[in-house]
Amino acid sequence: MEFVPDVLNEKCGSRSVLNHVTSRWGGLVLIALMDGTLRFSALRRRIGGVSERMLTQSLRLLEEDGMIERIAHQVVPPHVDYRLTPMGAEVARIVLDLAQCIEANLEGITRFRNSRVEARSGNGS
Amino acid sequence: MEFVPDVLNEKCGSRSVLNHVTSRWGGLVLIALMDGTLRFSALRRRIGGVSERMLTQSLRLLEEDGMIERIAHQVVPPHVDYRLTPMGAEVARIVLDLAQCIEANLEGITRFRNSRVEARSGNGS
DNA sequence: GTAAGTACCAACATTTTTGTAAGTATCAAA
DNA sequence: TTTGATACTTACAAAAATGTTGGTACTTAC
Repeated sequence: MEFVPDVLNEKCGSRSVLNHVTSRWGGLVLIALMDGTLRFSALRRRIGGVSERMLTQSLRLLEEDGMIERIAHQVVPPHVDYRLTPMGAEVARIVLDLAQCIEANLEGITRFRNSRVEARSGNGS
Repeated sequence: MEFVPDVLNEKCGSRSVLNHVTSRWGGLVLIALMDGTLRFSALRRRIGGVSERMLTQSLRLLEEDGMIERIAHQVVPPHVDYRLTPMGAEVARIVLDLAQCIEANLEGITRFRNSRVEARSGNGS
């Protein structure tokens, strides 16, 4: 009677949400917002390499999933704030864990990669 | 003097590794391998929707990063096993946490999404 | 008056990702 | 003997992601 979500199942709705939070920019947006509320431009400067378009799109998707909240002040020039919802904060924490785990292992990973390419060119047998 | 990795920095090498483990299939491969060693076909059946091509590609990338190990038995018909490395297991655990966090919130997310689209069509003011 | 900042959107172009179909060599079951 | 399983690879095609450019309407600083 109970429906148990399962990402390994193709039809499971969790797939799309997971794709949003693990998309190229989605996860970085969540991490960047962990420090607190940020407005659009500040967010963009914070995340190296995002284009306006991609940032907007990522923010919309995360907003639709209830991960972040958009607060538009009705002033001119425009002023819009973004912040994590409680659920967004929960998810962001895990994404940050993931990023930090990778950062901690980065040196080892880089060495490992290099040792493999050297092994390839080193012996032609 | 110390180099501190930072995903928010465009040039940081952690970006590519993060992209591999959070790619459409990369994360699911890691999760699927948490139960233990699996061979190619079993892995494919386990992960709903992967094509052979994408599974191969994801496995290669994760192997290059040292997340999984490929063990090819020299027999015919071919027999190849895949399993997590210690680092891969560490990363997989966090990816699973992320998936489970989303699965746990899925019902709420779905309701939230629906309430938004209803709100859009409900009032034309 | 000119330039820059604000938070976007839309059209279009490009790049990347992902999928599909076919082929490889061998063995075992029907 | 045809079929299916094994673990892939390659070429090609389609789809999705991402980038680029230009525009909006207004304000402030120079």
